[in-house]
Amino acid sequence: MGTTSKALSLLRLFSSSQPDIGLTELSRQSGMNKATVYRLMSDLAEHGFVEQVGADRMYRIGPGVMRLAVLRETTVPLRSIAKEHVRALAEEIGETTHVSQVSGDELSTLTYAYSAKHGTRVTMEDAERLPFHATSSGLAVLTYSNVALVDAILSKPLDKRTSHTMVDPSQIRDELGRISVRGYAESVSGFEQDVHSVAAPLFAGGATVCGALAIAAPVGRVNGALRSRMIAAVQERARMITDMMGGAMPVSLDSL
Amino acid sequence: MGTTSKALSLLRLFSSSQPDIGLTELSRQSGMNKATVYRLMSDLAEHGFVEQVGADRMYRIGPGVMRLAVLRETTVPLRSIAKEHVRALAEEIGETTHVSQVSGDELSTLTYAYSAKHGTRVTMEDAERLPFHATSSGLAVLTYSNVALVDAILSKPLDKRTSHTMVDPSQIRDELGRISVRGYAESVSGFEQDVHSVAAPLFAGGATVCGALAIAAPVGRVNGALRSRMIAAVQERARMITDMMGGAMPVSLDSL
DNA sequence: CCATATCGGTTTATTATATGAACCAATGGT
DNA sequence: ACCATTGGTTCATATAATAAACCGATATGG
Repeated sequence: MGTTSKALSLLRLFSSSQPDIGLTELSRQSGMNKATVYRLMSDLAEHGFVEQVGADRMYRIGPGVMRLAVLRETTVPLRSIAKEHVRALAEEIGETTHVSQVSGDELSTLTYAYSAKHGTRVTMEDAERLPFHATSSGLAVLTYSNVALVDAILSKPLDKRTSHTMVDPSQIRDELGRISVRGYAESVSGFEQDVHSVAAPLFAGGATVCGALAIAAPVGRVNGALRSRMIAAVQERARMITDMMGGAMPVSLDSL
Repeated sequence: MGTTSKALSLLRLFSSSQPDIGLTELSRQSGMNKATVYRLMSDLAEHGFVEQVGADRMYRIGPGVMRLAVLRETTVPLRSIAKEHVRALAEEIGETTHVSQVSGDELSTLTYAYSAKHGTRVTMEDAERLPFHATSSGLAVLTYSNVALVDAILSKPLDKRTSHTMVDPSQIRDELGRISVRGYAESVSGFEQDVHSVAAPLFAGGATVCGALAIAAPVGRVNGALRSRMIAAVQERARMITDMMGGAMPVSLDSL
């Protein structure tokens, strides 16, 4: 692995549940030598990708990423567009809604919204990485991804998050086929025990899938009527977002 | 320069006015060998920091930065906090308002807002890099920066943007002293010919300066009354933003 | 329509850079 | 007072980065 890749892979260790990481911990979790990590982090810090804070000199994501993010949003305003739709959809359906985004072989939450309608709701974590095989969003994305990505994902061992999680590659491939004809993905307790979610893919220019829009509700609340509304709404909104992004739906979805 | 730094410095070439850059152009502008740039960009692309798009394989900032940006905002929500204040302030004063952010030795625009009050207004560019010596924001930040940064900035040749731009280091140091006692910075035609701006510093935890809040108006519109309002408002709002960020004003500003 | 220039990408021997074990100094807990 | 752990540093060694030349494809222009 190249030096640059090593440096960038260190950034993957940061997450919402672990926003500050010390030098030794970074070394441990990455498996790299402490001196190596030190130098790489120094390089990253120099460019504002990380910063050190407090007396314990912990590292956290730095201000430099914000400039790039603003720049990204001016050319591909997925987050800003998604934000309003996610909010509107959460209100319309009364359940938690979110948009996730593909980046290489990762899928991560970009924005989400809760509804005040019910006391219980599905809760989200900022910038959470979602497993492709265990979430409706992941399956929706995978369905329209190139075979290289599908193979890469399904060839790795798949984490059995719950008793309902599909972990058999061939079974998942079958499911992708079904999603393709339906136009939406569904997951019942595949990611979290009590979460029922439906998702529809989002497309960028060139009809390449760039993420997914999903609604997630507690399983007990999802009756036939709500489920129908969720499915219809998520597909409708996904199409709207895709349109606003200047994206194109693949021909297979035009007829649905 | 380390390999990682080289890779990251390539990202600096991207800007609002140059969002897509080809391989050869990157090589030219960075001064690095084409093969080197190719490999570095491949590394960056692998991690989603850049992506290639279109038939001409141009590079642009990738989706990977968004995950990091969301993560950054959950720990240091400067942009989201600034957004509302910037909007409110633009409306209150009737002039263009923006918040910029320090990252290492760079200052870049994080968010801005226009006012609909007047037909003419100061316009902004997304994620624009601001020169420290020629903008009120830059001077406000520099005033509260550590000497290492001040020396680094002032030792480089200073671009004379307009006929009014201060480019003499000692003169600028004097100005920093005056800003320190006033509590705000001011720039008349220092950056753009017809722009009059005032700015106040923003602070993060540990009373370290993290950016600036500024109002910018066409010079012709800034009479004594407006100028007073701009100065008072920018200082008041800057204090509010600093408070909401959990930041602390340095003691020298407490009395103002 | 052919010659030329430019593009993104690839190869290779050469060279510079990254690496990691051991080592400090400082801090904190027992 | 001790040991464990932290962030950070050193330097001989080994590995990875580099740059010139090259390739095929795609414009450009006379």
